[in-house]
Amino acid sequence: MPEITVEVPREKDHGDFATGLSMLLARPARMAPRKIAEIIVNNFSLTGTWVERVEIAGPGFINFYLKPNWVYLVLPLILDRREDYGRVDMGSGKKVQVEFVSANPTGLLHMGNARGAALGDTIASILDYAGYSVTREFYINDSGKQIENFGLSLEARYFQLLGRDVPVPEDGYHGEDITETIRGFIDRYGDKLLQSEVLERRAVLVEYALAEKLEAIKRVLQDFGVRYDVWFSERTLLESGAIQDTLNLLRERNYIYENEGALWFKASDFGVDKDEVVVRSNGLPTYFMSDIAYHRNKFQRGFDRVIDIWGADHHGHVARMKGAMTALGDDPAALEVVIMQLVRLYQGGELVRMSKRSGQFVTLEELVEEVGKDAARYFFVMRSSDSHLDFNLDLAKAETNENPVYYIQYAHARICSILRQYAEQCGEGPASGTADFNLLREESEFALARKLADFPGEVASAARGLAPQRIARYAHELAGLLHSFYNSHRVITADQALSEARLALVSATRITLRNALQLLGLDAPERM
RNA sequence: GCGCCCGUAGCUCAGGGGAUAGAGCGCCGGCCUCCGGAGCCGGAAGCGCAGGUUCGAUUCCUGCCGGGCGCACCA
Repeated sequence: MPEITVEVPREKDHGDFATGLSMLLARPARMAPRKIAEIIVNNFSLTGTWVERVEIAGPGFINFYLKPNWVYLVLPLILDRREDYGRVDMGSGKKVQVEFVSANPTGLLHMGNARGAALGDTIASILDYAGYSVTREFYINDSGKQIENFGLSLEARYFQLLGRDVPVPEDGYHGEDITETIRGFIDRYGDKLLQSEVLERRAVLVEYALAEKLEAIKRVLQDFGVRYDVWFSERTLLESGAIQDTLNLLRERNYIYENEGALWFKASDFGVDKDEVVVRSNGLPTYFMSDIAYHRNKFQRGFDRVIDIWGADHHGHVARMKGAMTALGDDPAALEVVIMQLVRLYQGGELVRMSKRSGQFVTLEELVEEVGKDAARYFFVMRSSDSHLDFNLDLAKAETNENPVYYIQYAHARICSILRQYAEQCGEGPASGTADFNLLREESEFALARKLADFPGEVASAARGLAPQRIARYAHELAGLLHSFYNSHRVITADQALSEARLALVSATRITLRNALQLLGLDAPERM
């Protein structure tokens, strides 16, 4: 006996629910699918159900047609649950951590970081809505070789601004923002570091610059609607001995060996094509080593699921990271890595070059200033993370129906306007869920309500697939149905009872739209 | 060469073991004495190629052909 599955057909002419059961039974029963379907249908009792009729169609599908008003059951539910409509209990409180952006605190946030910010924050929101207990975390790479390099660059600028000709290292940080930072430092503290011992001088400059850069990153992310629960410093792993502990554990378990003065992790034991250095011959741990200790720390904190959002250029890191987790005795399946493909900016049909070298380095800050938080977030999230993203700046800026963000927000504002009108004319707030929904007989009303009923299922799918683009699309489709309904029928009519029923319908739509927008981190404006 | 991701409408992308594959942009044609035209309605146009699994493949598997990204004692 195969599993009985019932699905919602794509085509509404095929009923509200359908099953392909008879096709699956055809072989074992040695009988034509349609014949099987007939037997099933003849033995199906409709009494006491919402099912109005059952039909056999196509190769043997059994289609169930519900009484038309069933969808309106959802309206009182939405009006009652309000901001909780759409919440589902998939996670049953399991602890999940989403780590995202984690950009080097040595510079500004670029488009890749921006996509990661929108994706990570939205995934976190969706998981929260799906019943998980979510922690948003930013890993600060404040240690290691790039910090050393950062120190050299800062020092060079410091000398330069004080009249000494010291070059910034070839592979150092050449950005204008670094010079600005040092200028600020000199304004406050003068030239006293000229006398300091070299390591001391660099340490002071790094300390100052890191704090400033990190503040800037926090501020930009906040303007982007992203708030973190935890800012985790890589340096604390070194200071607490966590890195050494983790290395010792790996060594005990025989996954570490020495070669050419460096320590290597046997990644090849876990299906990776080659081993990886964890401690360089100069004695300093690599980024990979810190990351192993960091992820071990995550599991020690009791997360049931650990989700990382990484750029495509880090995908090679996934297999060895999971290998390291296996080596440490953690469940590699509990570590999920969302790899996001690269972002390309387009303006006027032309690709906007984003290289540090050309100087046209577009930052998140500039993007938000240019197109606004809402458009930026929506565009970053409307595509699957494993698809390349062509970001059309002109479209994101357009204040017309061409822009999906305005299209959705306009639907929300439009409903608010209707509600205001109603309140003015009738002197009271919107109707409650007690309206007579039997009055809603138009096709566009039915379609709208049906879409509203889909929302919790969409949230569950989005959570299951870590796929925020599903919510983005859902919001757009829901807005479309609202606009369509609005254009063919009036909400406020001379018929009081009908008006109240329609008011309940649009109120429920407003609630659902707002909940979807909130998941995406967008505003739901009452006026535009 | 090896690994990961992607090939769906002119362009950018959703979707996904089933019955007529969706949206935006662009293109063509309609709709404002009426709750916000920042809107609506209609039209043309598509699953890279070849095998396999299956009652059924655009969806799963393999190969090929395109494209992106990795393959450091960088992160």
